[in-house]
Amino acid sequence: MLKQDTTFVSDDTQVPQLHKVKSTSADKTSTTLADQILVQIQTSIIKGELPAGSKINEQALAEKYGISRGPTREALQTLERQRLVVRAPHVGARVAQLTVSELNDLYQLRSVLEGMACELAASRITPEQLAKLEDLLATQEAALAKGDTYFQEEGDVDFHYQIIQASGNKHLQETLVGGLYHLLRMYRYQCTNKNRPVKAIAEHRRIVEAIAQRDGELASLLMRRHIEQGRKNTELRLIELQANAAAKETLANIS
Amino acid sequence: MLKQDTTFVSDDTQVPQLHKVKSTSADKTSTTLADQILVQIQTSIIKGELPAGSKINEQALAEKYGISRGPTREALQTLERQRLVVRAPHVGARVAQLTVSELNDLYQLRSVLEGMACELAASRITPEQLAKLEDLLATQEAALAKGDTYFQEEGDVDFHYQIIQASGNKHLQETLVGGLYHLLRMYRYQCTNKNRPVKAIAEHRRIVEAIAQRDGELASLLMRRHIEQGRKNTELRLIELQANAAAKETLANIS
DNA sequence: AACTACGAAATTGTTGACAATTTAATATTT
DNA sequence: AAATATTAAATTGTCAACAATTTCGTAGTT
Repeated sequence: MLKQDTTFVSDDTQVPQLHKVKSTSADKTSTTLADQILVQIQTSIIKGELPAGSKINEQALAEKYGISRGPTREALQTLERQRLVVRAPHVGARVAQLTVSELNDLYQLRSVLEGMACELAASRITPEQLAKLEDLLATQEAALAKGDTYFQEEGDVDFHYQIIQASGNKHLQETLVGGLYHLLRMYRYQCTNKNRPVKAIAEHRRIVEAIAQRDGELASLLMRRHIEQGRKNTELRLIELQANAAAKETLANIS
Repeated sequence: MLKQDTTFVSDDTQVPQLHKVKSTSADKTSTTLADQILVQIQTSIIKGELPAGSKINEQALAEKYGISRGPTREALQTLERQRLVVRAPHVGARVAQLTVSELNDLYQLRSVLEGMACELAASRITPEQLAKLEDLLATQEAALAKGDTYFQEEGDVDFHYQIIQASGNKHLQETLVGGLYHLLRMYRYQCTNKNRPVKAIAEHRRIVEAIAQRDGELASLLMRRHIEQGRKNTELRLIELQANAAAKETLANIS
């Protein structure tokens, strides 16, 4: 007798999704409750509706979404893996705290990982993947020319996501997309500044060119530089944000 | 009113533990059931008592440890984060499959990350940390000279662990120790070969020297090379292992 | 007034039962 | 006999109640 399926279909089917892929029509009641509310809590956290550092109450969350604590708990554990939540036994869960030092740690790590992704992508990317990447870039450039700034954020995420996918390294993908990217999105959402896209997209173009020419070393360098730019921007805005919060607090202490 | 503890005690208290730190005496009944059985299942998987690729039954596992399915489920989710287990909704959990391609992906990622750790450690390591590292190395060298091969494996893990910790980057630590290292240990446990330590420890020494001289670039290079050596060894043993398994299977098919 | 000790309330951890889904075994058709 | 449909068993997902632990408020002490 043969074992049924020792080797898996080694396709890209198992790559972790960053945001829900739109299914064709009737949104089939998703596989599991925990997964369903997961994305909802995710966006709540990223948008700051659940403020950074705040306590999360399992009961309250469960009631909010009309389910029991079981699936809620599982969602929280997944959020912990995504670094959006910190949990301690018998104490509970808190939304991740945004600190400057953590931001720097995170971007430093991201820089190295996406540099690696570029290097791999330059040698492994398929013509189809490259075409898709250039399409995305063209779309963004066009949108920018029209002054259409709304979808830039999502487009940027997709850009990095496609390169990571083109790297073909499963563990790298999982680490970045499944682990780091959600927290990154949180930082970027809450520390966004509007005038970056112009330069960012120009940098994207150069990175794609380097990948297309199979120059992994250059692509990696450009990517790391690109991310460093993003870090600086986000850091500035975060410091600003925290200064505001501190001011508000002292004000509250006076009254 | 001031918020009670917005900033956490930013110490190394929250660094994920690789193996249980021996508490002073009476092993206080650990914080939570899920955590307790987690380490047991971990070692079962790493040692191959739960074979790679095999299905895991929640009920059976729960009964084996005399607890209910709730905590068992949580432990499985944690194991998924540690890459030791793969889960699919409504289908269940399987022990991670050891494939050559995954091994290479994993080591490639590890190489980059520990290279980064070395570079950071070279510039940030404290005198105490360095002393501890050199102590460990001396102990290992002494043990090797005596022909005492038993603790080499654990010592190697500790060596890498201490450097990672010296890097001071929280997210890097979490990614390596919390995410990748367990699967790595599984590969190494099941694909171990006994005659590596001699060279490995010599390589360790050179890495420590580079770090002590604050030469991050060299330390990183040496570390990446060191890990590449480890990869080659493990790959060879894995191929051997899988050839054996395949032979055994065809044999079973004949009868 | 600050600090500690105690007790009540709230919150998390755990359990066993039930529902939904998948997997297997059996029967049916080509 | 191989392939497909159908039904039964096994397994996972979800729930609500209970137990264990922490947190918060109160009282008592220095």
